[in-house]
Amino acid sequence: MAAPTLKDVALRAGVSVRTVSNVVNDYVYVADDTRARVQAAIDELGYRPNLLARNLKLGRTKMLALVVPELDVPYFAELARLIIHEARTAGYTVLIDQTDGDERRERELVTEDARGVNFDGVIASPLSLTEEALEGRRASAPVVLLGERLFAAGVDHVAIDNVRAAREATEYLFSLGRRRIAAIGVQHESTGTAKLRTIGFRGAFAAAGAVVDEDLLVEVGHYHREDGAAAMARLLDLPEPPDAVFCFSDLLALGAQRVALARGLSVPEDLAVIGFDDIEDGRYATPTLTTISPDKAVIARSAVRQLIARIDAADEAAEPAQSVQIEAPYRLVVRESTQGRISTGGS
Amino acid sequence: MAAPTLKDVALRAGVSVRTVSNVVNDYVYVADDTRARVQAAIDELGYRPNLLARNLKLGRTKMLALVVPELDVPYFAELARLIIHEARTAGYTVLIDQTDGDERRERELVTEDARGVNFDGVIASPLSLTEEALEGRRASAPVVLLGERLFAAGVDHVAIDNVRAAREATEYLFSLGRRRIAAIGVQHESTGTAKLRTIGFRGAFAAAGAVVDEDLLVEVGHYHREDGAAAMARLLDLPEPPDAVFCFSDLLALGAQRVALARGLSVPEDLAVIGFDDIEDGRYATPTLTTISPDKAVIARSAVRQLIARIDAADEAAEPAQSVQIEAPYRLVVRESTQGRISTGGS
DNA sequence: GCAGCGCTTTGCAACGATGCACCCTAAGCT
DNA sequence: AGCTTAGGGTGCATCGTTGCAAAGCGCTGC
Repeated sequence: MAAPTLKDVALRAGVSVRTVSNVVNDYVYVADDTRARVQAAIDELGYRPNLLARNLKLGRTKMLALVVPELDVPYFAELARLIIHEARTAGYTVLIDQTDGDERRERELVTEDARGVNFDGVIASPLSLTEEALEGRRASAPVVLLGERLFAAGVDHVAIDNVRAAREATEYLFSLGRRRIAAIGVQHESTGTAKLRTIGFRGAFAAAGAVVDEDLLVEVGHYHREDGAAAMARLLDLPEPPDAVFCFSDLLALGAQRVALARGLSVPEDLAVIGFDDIEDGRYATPTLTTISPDKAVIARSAVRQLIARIDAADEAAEPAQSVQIEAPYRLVVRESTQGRISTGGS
Repeated sequence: MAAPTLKDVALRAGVSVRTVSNVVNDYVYVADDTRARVQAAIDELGYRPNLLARNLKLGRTKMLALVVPELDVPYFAELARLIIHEARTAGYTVLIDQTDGDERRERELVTEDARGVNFDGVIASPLSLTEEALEGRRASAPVVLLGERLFAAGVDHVAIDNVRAAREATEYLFSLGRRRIAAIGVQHESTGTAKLRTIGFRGAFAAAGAVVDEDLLVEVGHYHREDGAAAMARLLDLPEPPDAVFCFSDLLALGAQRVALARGLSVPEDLAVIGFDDIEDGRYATPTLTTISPDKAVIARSAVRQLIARIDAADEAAEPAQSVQIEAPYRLVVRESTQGRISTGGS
């Protein structure tokens, strides 16, 4: 009933525990017939090494933690999938933890839990993590953060250039001849993504010699569809509603677009909509969603590789080394929500 | 540098290792001043119990594995989120594993890996797991499967009544006056969900005294948007295209709907569309998507509770007990894709 | 005949925590 | 005084695995 151990296999094969271990670990100096005998015993008993014990002994788990706010936000789900893949090819398993944006949980996971559960490293996409929290971090497993921050705090980051991307998105709307351009997704409390994108948004106005109408900057609590919908409703109730809107996430954009369409507006004729993230939903929405598309594959790959590099470096006990800021590419993907329908053709 | 252990704390507090352990585990008979002294040492050193060691000793990990095909399929992401929550309130951590629908990985995870990584239990939503694989399962951690199966194999299941739900969806389309009703999502190889929904679909035809036009049953490889899009394209190329389509997942429906709209059809006037799963996307799509809405919260809760019940029962070494089939509720949610727009009002 | 080498196998300690049994002290009882 | 009892603390073995060091064996070379 209980799972068989090395001892059980050893007994059955008539060898020592250590020899079974050697077989399991492909140690070179094992006689062929011994190996065969042991292997047979392993197969018969259905032996599988107990990773708990192995990890305890080895001091590493080959497990990475991925800390995200919400799994059912498609951007995180898509990213999670890529990260899991990337980690798997490197021989690591990924444990996902949801924080629901709770600062305490984020902090715990990044600063402490790693030692408890014994992850070899942590990849986190924090919503509200503060600088102090990171600095108070006890030396534990290496951490890579996803998403640019205004501060650096000596932690590795992987992100796109949010300021530039937001600016490009806004400039693109200007280039379409739009003038009353709104932004949905501002967060005054934020030190992260929201702030950077707001800076980029304002930068485009400055470059165009235009003045930002503060009424057109809508703050949201979250980046979900419903927040985008509520924000859009407010914008459309203004005396002078916008003719274009830059949403700081695709979910916001989808919610906003839904409300605009439900009110009988045409997108993009009456209102151009641009999102951020390039989630799959946007490619199948009607109209399809123009968006800033961060290269998620590169983000996932960079994050995993950088983390593993840190893990390996820790073994060699080299000097702490500088923190690394990795910039991932992105591109503007133009679709129907700004450009109108091109063809009515097939699939 | 290295994480502090019980020994380090004991040394610092001037007590035995055992006493520190007692403090950590809230053992009653510890003098207040001793407890305070130990606690101080714990705080100063930043000690956290090593779960690996603890679990090795205790023989359980308080970890559940959740095995899903793809995390970026919203249905699974939404379900995962609920399951994680449910498990957390019960004191369990969930490790998610993606199989990409690979039968081998599914089998490994459900039948073997559990012992390796030492999960206390496994919740799996298998795509291609076969009956034999389950029967060959070595006694290991308890398993709860999500999704009804044609076979039972003595494993606990949680699912809605797929046959009845599919039948209701189809009958609803009949009730709208539609007659050329297509189905997207058939899978001839399948022994699972696809087959059950096909049965329900056919059942509605039988009840209506109608004959199924086999050309209107479209088989798909996966349940993604792109498969729905491709299937729809084929249907629309038929000499007599359908006037309604029942898609076996919301993603299929969204893909199908997209193609219909792109070809200039009106939904629902020219084509009524109904999906399955009630993912959030459908509530914000244009038109919003009518769908069968399984009660995901109940599914998550039932699965976690049933699994934990098994885990606890295993301790008491009672008799194996019968396998349990839990039926979760569902309902038909009517939205614009079958009913047309009701209001063009605000949010 | 023996040192020395390469291959094969092994026993013991250790990773960090908890279960168990035991010891010690002081108080409460007969 | 001698006993029990409750409270408070400890040492040792153990979970399943691997690192380390060494032992046994047969062979070669001198």
